[in-house]
Amino acid sequence: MSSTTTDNAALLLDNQICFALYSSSLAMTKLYKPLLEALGLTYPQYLVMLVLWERDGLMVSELGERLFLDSGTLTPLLKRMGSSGLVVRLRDVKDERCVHVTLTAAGRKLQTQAGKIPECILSATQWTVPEIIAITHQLQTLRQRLVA
Amino acid sequence: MSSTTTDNAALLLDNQICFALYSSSLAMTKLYKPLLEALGLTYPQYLVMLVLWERDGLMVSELGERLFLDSGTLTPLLKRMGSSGLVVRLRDVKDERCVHVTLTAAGRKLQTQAGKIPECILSATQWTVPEIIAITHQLQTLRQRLVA
DNA sequence: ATCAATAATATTGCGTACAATTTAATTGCT
DNA sequence: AGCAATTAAATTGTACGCAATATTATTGAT
Repeated sequence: MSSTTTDNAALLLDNQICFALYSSSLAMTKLYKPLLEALGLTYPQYLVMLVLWERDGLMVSELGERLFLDSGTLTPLLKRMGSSGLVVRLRDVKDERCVHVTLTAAGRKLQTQAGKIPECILSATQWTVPEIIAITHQLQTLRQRLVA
Repeated sequence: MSSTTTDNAALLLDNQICFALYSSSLAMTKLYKPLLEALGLTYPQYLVMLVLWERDGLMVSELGERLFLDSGTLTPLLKRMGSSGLVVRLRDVKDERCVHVTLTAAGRKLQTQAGKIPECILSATQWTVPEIIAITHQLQTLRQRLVA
């Protein structure tokens, strides 16, 4: 007994949590795009700004741990953010291997303009805040298990 | 009243559903990587295979609708899959604008080897099948709302 | 039949992601 | 002090994503 398509429900695209994640993440990035263009940011650059608005002057490796990204991604990204005047990259005086990423006045100022973004996203999801919190926690749990 | 960090919980990285999505999706892709390398596939290429295993001979645009990707992404990706002998790309005889993507024997054969992958992923999530199904549906709902 | 409008891919250019390697600085062992 | 091991970034090379544009084929109105 066989079929021209598949007998294995486990391989159906719409049964894949990976694809649901992947496609909804890309859709989310597209939703942010016009909002972030107004601030001169790409989506991963926005994530860096979120981290730095919480705590400024982190090293590249600390940004990487927070965002789950490595220097291969961050170094060129941070250089572009430097070129656009949002951050400065400074070698640590005590340990020249380390680069601290610090917000400029312009970078700090962007936080105010970014304040409106979260509610735009929230409304697009059509979920309540408790619903968003619940699924966010589920995804954080998933991430934690996957990177372990 | 102000703080050196942020007063706005809405801009905290760990309160962002977008980041939970983004980082867990990247973590998922990394989990697939070694499993797919054994099949000679990248992760987006694997998604194309899932679609073609369900229904072979789709046009590039139909693959795009299914995967939420455009020709700018798919054309070079499908060329690479052609080079590695998994698919052939054929112009439609009735309408030369259309390109049908068809599995080779080698491409069809990979489905068997891929059969073990879903349970590897499932076990990494440490979730039950009903839990996976529930969150997958939530993510599909989210995607549907975001692309609307 | 002609030609403007439309449709399906393909191309270009930019910005990620990430494995693998390299470079430069620091640490720790003796 | 001297030097192997380690560490932090940076670099290299490959493969996406995607906006914008270009190319080629088809359709439709006259």
